[in-house]
This record gives sequence, C-alpha cells and structure tokens, in this order.
Amino acid sequence: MVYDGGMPNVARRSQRAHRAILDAAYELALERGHAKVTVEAIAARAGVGKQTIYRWWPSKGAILLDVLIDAVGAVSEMPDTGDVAADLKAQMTAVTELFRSDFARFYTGLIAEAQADEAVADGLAEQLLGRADGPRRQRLEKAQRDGQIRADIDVAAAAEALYAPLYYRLLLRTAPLGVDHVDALIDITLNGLRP
Amino acid sequence: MVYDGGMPNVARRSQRAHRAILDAAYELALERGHAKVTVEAIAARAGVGKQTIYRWWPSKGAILLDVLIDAVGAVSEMPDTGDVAADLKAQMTAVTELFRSDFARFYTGLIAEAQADEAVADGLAEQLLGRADGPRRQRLEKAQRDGQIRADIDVAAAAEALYAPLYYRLLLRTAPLGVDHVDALIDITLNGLRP
Amino acid sequence: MVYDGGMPNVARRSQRAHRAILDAAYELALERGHAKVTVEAIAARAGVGKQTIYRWWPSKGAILLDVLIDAVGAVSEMPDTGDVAADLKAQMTAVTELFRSDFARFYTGLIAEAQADEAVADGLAEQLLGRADGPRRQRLEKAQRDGQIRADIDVAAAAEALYAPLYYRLLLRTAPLGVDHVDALIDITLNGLRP
Amino acid sequence: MVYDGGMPNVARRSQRAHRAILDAAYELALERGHAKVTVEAIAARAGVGKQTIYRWWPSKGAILLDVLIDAVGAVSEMPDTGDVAADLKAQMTAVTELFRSDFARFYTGLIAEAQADEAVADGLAEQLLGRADGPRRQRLEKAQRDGQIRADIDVAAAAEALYAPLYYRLLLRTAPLGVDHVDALIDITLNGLRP
DNA sequence: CGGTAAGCGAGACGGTACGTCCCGTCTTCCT
DNA sequence: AGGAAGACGGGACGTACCGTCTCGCTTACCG
Repeated sequence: MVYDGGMPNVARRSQRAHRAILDAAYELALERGHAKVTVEAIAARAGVGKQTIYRWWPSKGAILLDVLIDAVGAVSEMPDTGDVAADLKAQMTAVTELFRSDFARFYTGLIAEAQADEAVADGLAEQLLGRADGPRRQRLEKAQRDGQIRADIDVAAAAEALYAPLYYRLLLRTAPLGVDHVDALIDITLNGLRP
Repeated sequence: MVYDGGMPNVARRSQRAHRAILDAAYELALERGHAKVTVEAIAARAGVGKQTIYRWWPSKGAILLDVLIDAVGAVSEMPDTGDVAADLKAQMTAVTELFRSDFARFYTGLIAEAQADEAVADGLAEQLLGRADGPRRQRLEKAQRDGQIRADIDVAAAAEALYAPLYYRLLLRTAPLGVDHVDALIDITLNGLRP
Repeated sequence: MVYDGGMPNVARRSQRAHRAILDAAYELALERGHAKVTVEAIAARAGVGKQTIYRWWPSKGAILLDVLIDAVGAVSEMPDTGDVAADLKAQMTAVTELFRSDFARFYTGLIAEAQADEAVADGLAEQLLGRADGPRRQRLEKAQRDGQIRADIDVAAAAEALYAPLYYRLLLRTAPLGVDHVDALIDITLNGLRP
Repeated sequence: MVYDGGMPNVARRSQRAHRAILDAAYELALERGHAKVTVEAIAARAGVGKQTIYRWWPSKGAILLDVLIDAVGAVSEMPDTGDVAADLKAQMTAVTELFRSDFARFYTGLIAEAQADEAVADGLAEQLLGRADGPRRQRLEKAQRDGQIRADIDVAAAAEALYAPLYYRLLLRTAPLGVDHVDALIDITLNGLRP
C-alpha cells in the first residue's frame, strides 16, 4: 500500500477486499483501458462498497498504480556480467519487451494520469521509476570505475539518454520499439555520433 | 483548424465564436489545468452554445490541440551555422525553455489525452511532433554529409536520443530541465560514453 | 407545478418528462410506500435523468405533493342543501372515504415529510388543506347567517373541531374511521356535550 | 425501556451507556431536528459503539420514543375538581403548553416516523397516547354520572373532539395553539354549535 | 429584395460517474 | 459477556459534465 497516510486502522483492513479491488481494477483496465475504468465498476466487480475503496485510496489513479506495482514491480534487476554494453542491452531489451506487452497501457495510462494528479506522479516516480533507476545508475558507476565509460559523465543524464527514448516511443508512438532500436541507442550513446 | 473534415459550411463559420472558444479554452487550461477544463466551462466563458463547439471539434482534446498549435506552433526552426553541436544546443535550449514555460502543461496534458484518444494522438504527432522532427533529421543528415557525425547512424534514432530525455523530464519530472542538462546530453550523444 | 421558483425556463419544459415523473412517483408510492420511494427509482422508472427531477423539484416530498395534488386535488366541494348538518355529514363522509382509500398513505406520508421539510409543509397547507378549509368555513358562515348555528362562534375553530378528529384517526390510528364516527362528531359538535 | 424484548441479558446492561445514548439522542434531536439525527451521530456523541445501540433498540425511532417517554412521560394526570369544564380547560391548557414547547418537535417527529414504522406507531399509541387517553375518558364518564354531560355520548369520540384539534394544529400548523383556542374548543364542544 | 436555410446562443434532456453519508452487520480487542 | 471502536457491503444522495436535442434569433445567400 502506497497511498494510505495511515488514516484508518491498517491492521483491521480486509485482505479479501484489498485483493478483490486490485484484481477487479486489473481486469477492468485490461478489458476497457485505463481511461474507461470507473471506481463504481471496480467496486461492483470486486463485490465491495465504494466507501471501502475511498477509505484506502484517494483516486482511481492511486488504485491503478498499486495494481501496476502489484502486478509488475519495477523492472529493476540490472545484470552485471562485467560488460556494461551487454548488460545494458539485456536490460533495455527487457524494458522494451515490457513496453510492448499488455502492461504498456498501464504505464501510459498512469503517466497520463500523473500529468493531472500530483499524488500519482509522486507514487509513479518513487515506486516505479525511482526503483528502476537506482540499479541502472549503480551499474554505470561501476562501469566508470572499471574504465569502461568516461569518469566525467553525469550517470543520471547517461541513464536517461539510454532509457528516455524507450519512454518516448512508448508514449508518442512515432516509431516502434524493438531490438534494433535498442542496438542503435546503445551504439549511439556508447560510441557517440562523431566519426 | 485541424479536425473539421469540412462537415458544416466553413465559409459561414463565425470567426467571433471560433476565437472566443480558443481563447476561453486557453485561459481555462492555464487557470485550472488541462484535465479540469470542461466543454461546458469553455462554452460559458466564450459566451457560446455547446453545440457550436461540438459542431467544429470532436472532443475537448481537439480544442486544446488547436489552442496549442494556435498559440505556439511547432518549435521547428533548426538553425544551421555549420557547427552541428552549436545548432543542436541552440535548438534544444529553445525546446527546454518552452518546456519550462506555461505551455509545458499544455504539452503534458495533450500527451496525456493522446494516451486515450487516438485522434488527439494523431493530431499531436502530425501537427507538433512531426513538424518539429523533420528539420532536426535534415540537420543531422547534413552533418553526416559534412563529416561532422558518423554516416552509419540512423538519424531518427539519433534525434530521439537527443530530444527524448527532454520529454522524459517534461513528463516524469524526475529531474529539472535546464542548460546543464542540454550540455550533458550533447556531450554524451556526440562524444559517447566510452573513454 | 408548485415548487419551481421559476429558475429554469418553464416554457421549455418537457411535458413528456413531467408526466412520466409524476406517474412513476405515483406508482412507486403505491407499490412500496411513501418512505421507500427514492429519487433514483423515480428517474429510472420514468426514463429520465436525475437532474431533470432536481431541476424542477427540490425534494422527494415536493414531487409526491405534486403527485397528490395531481391525482386527488382538494376535496373541496362543499354541498349546500340549506341543512348544514346534512351538508357536513356528506362532506365529512367523503373525506372519511378518501382517508380510507389508497390515497390515505399519500396524505400520511406527506404530513410526515412536512414535519421535517418546511417547503412541503407550506405546499401542503396551501395546496391541500387551505383549499379544503375555505369552503368549509364559508358554509359555516352561511349557516350562521341562516341562524342554524351560533353567531358568536369562531368558524375556523368550529371547522377544526369537526375535521381534526378525522386527521387524528388517520394519523394515529387509535380507532377506525367510518360513518358512525362522522355521526358522533356531528352530534357532539352541533348539539354539544351538555345535557 | 420499551423495545428490548429482553434478548440480551438486561442485568448486565451498562447504565452509563444507556443514559449516554438517551442524552445524546435528546441533544441531537433538539439541535438538528428529529429527521437529521443519525444512529452514528448518537453513538459518536454518546461515546458508544453502534452495536451497543443496535443491541438494545431496533431503530432510531425507538430510541427517540424512549427519549420522549424518559423526558416527558405522558401528560396524563387529569384533575377532578367536580367541574368538568374547568378540569378540561386545565388539562388541555397543559397539553397546549407542551405542544408549544421544545418537546413539540419530538412529538411531531415521532408521529412522522410512526407513519412508516409500525413498531414506533405501536409504541407511541401504547406509551404516550394510550396513557393520556384513559384518564380523559374516565373523567368524561364521571361527568356523565354527575349529569354534567349527556349520557348518550361516546366518550372516546368526545375526548377526540376535544383533543384532536390540538394535534391538528401541532402537526399541520395552520393556526397557532393557545388558551383562546382551548376556550373556543371547550365552548363549542360542551355547548354545541346550535343557537 | 424578400424568403429561407444555415449558424448561433441558450439550455433542457437522458445518461454516467462522482465522492459522501448512513444504514445495519460483523469483527477485534478491551474490561 | 458487554462494550468501544470502526471496517465492511450496500444503497441513495445531490452534483458535475457528457454529448444530443430542440428552441427562437440573427445573418448571408439566392432566386
């Protein structure tokens, strides 16, 4: 649970209702898309009173963020074979696969919701993006120590240069995601554009 | 006008109402944010019947896309001084400034809306992103011909590697946009991460 | 229409919806009793949006008051045969019949609602009780002029002395209403208790 | 206590909670009116669990009936000075005063509730109206034996003819209660309307 | 140049979902 | 075992907007 602020007594929370709500929200989001999920439909499908939802989540976006965390977690494991290029390719390919799966619409829906709901934005940044970003930065720092990448680089900017294009295509759909794209990004970012 | 399909007689359209609608939508979006703008509020503020809005636009997102195009247009001019690094810095800085201005919320709101509304997604891609992307690619291709960047590079991927991180920070707000960020991106992308 | 205050444009009111709402409310009140009628059920049965109800009536009680006025009107005709005792008997018997009919539950429900809702209380007093009371008082005044009843009597109190016991039994159900009861009341009130 | 049926063990009942509930209900009814009192508000004000209320009373109306009985009791003492007119005036004046006091809203609220709740109707009839009516009838019967009123009269109807107008004005508020009204009623009912 | 059809403002309409309030029940922990 | 606390499934509330649908009323074109 992410958004409780501890207001009601968490110890007395019904596990049954909690699971049923997440499951119902998950099913509905896959069935009709994030934007068309309603709190009433979640409550009805979960066999739960609306108040039980509002008691624990402040908004529909908060529920769906929990659903996503619950179902996917962060794609946060960063391999370390010693070869940073290979490791990045492996992890970026995994992210690409996730972004091409059914969960893609959860991500995009939630990022959309985050533009209007500060709480969702915060939860998204902390629970998903933040968790994924740490290991990436650590892997790049290790590569710096290993001499595989330049020591004068801002690893946060480097991590973004690698991963932001994946989010760009996820959200703007100007071109498809795929292994070729990952290869091109790694080539460009590691070797640079200059001859 | 983007979304009319010419259904009613465009010649008889009231310019007064058209302007009043765009102005009202613009003001309301700045005042309460994209998500809280309603068609009824636009109509009321513009002193216009709701039907007049629905006659010319299919959805709230279409109105706001028109507002954005009307107010900003695409940041599409790409300078060409002969020095591709300097030109990219100039243009990326301009984009950064735009993304830090009040119009940022229009972009993010529209990108959010595009996740659920195919028409908005198409209009956004064609009217804003597409117009901006062409000149960037052309500038990179010229730099390839000038020998300033590698000839074996996919310029579309290269353009994304440069600009996607700006969109990433715009939408996910994990870190602030700024000139330092632009410098870091250009350094990484042109020179590569390798020592 | 009783409770409009003229806020929306009465001229544009949908007669279809108006009738459907009154009919639905009438049916529901007979089916499940005044207290269990809900605005949602009226709207659903009438095939009407809830807002269309709230646009024209401030409360459920106001609807049901209109239903009652619409269905019954005031039992206001007061016969005048020249014999005040006979006329009172005829009219009180008619009221008794009404109070024993299905409409009795409308009256009791509305009087109950009036205890908590000033607007309903006012409407009830003006639209039903007031309309019924006038003719009764006029008949008694005529009887005074005819010398059939004492000239020093407060006709309002006299009318109440005759009719209030009918309401008492209607509401408190301590004893059944009937012709015998009417006879007893007329005897007592005209002739007095004294030997 | 009226509505317990003895289900739980009455001996173990908390006197503290019992009093607190009645007091809280009393205060709330005076503060916001009978119809806006809620079981949750009573429980909260009394510092009591809702279950403790539902254990001992079947409905809100039952609580408020107990409150009224507890606070007022029946206005049941009927004086007997030998002069039935004076005795009626004294007692009807007392009732009038009660109906003009703050307790009036309890009566009206309870009578309203009784229209929809059979249990409340029964309790009201037995605990309040019934207790008050007996002495009145007995006083009238004695007056018959004393020759002060006609022997052929139905005393139940006579009692109602006298008291029902007080309830009528209490509930319908068509005219104010007062000593003049009592005087008029006694004059009419004892002496009759005829010249 | 007068008739007519279009666009327009206004806003009522049938609906859907919202977030809140209470209901009466159930569960937990305390005395 | 009774009581304080309060979460639960449920139902209705009154509100906000949606997108559609009439209404007159200008207003520009066309016969």
